[in-house]
Amino acid sequence: MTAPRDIPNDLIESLKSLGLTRYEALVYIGLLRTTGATATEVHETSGVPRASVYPVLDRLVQKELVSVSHTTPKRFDAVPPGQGIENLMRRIEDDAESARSALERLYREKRPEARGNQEPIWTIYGEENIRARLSDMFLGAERRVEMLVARDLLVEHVLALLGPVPESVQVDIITDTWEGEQPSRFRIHAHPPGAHQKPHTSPGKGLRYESSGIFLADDVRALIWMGSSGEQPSALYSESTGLVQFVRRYLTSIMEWVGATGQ
Amino acid sequence: MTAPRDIPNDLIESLKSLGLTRYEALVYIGLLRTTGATATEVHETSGVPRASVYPVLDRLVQKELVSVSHTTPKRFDAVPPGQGIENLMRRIEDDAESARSALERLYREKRPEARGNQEPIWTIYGEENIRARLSDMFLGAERRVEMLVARDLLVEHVLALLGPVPESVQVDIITDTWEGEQPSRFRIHAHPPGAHQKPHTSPGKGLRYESSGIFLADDVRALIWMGSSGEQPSALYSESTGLVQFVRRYLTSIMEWVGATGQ
DNA sequence: TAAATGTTGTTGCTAAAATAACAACAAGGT
DNA sequence: ACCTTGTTGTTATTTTAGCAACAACATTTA
Repeated sequence: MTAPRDIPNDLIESLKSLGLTRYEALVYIGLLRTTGATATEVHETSGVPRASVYPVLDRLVQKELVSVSHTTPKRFDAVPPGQGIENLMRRIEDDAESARSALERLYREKRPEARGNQEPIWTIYGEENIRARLSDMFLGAERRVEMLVARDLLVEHVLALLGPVPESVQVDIITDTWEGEQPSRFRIHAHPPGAHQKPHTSPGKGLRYESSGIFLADDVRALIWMGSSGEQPSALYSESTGLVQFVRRYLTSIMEWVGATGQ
Repeated sequence: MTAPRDIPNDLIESLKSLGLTRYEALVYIGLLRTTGATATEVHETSGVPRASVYPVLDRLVQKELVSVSHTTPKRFDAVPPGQGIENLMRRIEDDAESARSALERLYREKRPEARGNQEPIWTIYGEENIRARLSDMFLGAERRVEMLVARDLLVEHVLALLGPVPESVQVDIITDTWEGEQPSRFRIHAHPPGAHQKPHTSPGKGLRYESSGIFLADDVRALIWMGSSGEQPSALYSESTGLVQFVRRYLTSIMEWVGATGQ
């Protein structure tokens, strides 16, 4: 490679993920620093071989990132970055939309496929995905939702998901501290911090105190949120009787401990 | 390739432009039609070689498109399409944003670089880019804006850009027909259809009657909008005295023809 | 219980496709 | 005669795809 000399590599990677090749990225960047450059000048400022510059410029014009003059020799000019990125994103969003609708179609054809006995335990990665599953759990609950959850996690992510839960569902929340009024909607039990954290782990280590939680819906679906220090969070989700019963017992003993009027 | 048998190719291309490889797309699609498939089942439904399925699944998990069970053998499940696409788009938008800000920084460093004499003639592709340039023209005008423009182009694209033009700038518009009230803001001259279209071209051919226009600001900047039949529109823009004077003369004679109280 | 068989997950190597890099040259302009 | 632009064809390099072989288990069969 001739000239990513002063160009940060992750900028090029970002542009690649917007659908450009390395050459296209280099040429566009080079073009942004000049005005009305000839192909040869583009070659010089971008470090891309002169012969390669022509097809690359053609593609960039096609992608609405550069404009061409009608002079001879041709002169090239970059569309301003804001506009250019927007042009790229428009294409990508179109693709995303058409992919999404095609995939939804396929997805609906999936037979519900009752996977009888032995329910597996799923690992879910990424905050978004965990929240989506948690929201499903809450919405699907018919009688009762129970949770043991660190306060920051509760206020940052969980409370917002509890809005749509119907009145008929009893919601018990155990958390470490609670300041302010008791929301009439749920039953919140404060709980001395540290007591319920990491039954198996020593407190001082890498696992963060915050961002973990245990959720149970109707005694049939359980989710364990594990916010592994700074990294992408992950969660276990299961409808298997094994894990559900474990969680059931765990919650029950905590409930007794904090003196909640349990089930 | 073993099995893009019933999978539309442009779906795969769309997914590729969202950052997936062909294999990743095939596996994700295959996974959408099953529930809790083992790696071997994934291999069967996707047509991807069994040995390749493992690294591909790893990457998909990393990209938050699939979740894994903790059973042995591992079972895989697709994140629903809507959620999945959203997860992909989030990454891309992050890249877009960081690229945009990095590029803006570079862009600002560009020396204005007075390219003295001989102004070139630019070709601009894409509706968005043309509109942006046109808007610049209007906003930069200090005394007068004149245009000869097909009615559909006028109402679809141009009128909206004229809003911010200050009162002190005189705006003359020549178009083919005009129904309804005369906007007090501009001077609109109706003009028998066909008479001003394509001076060099016979009317019956491929060039569409609609979607062309000529714009002149302050006698120094000219833009010619060419809406080539159904395709991506393009435009010429210039500040060169040559093109500007051509446009000036052209507009003047049309003005006289329609009996406008010209300059 | 031991042998045969099967499946899962891994590793390493080869093939094909997409990108990148270069050499050479025709056409024009000076 | 010389230089620059724009084009073409050919050869690396990198990324992606495809395959074969195998260790680790688990299941069946004798």
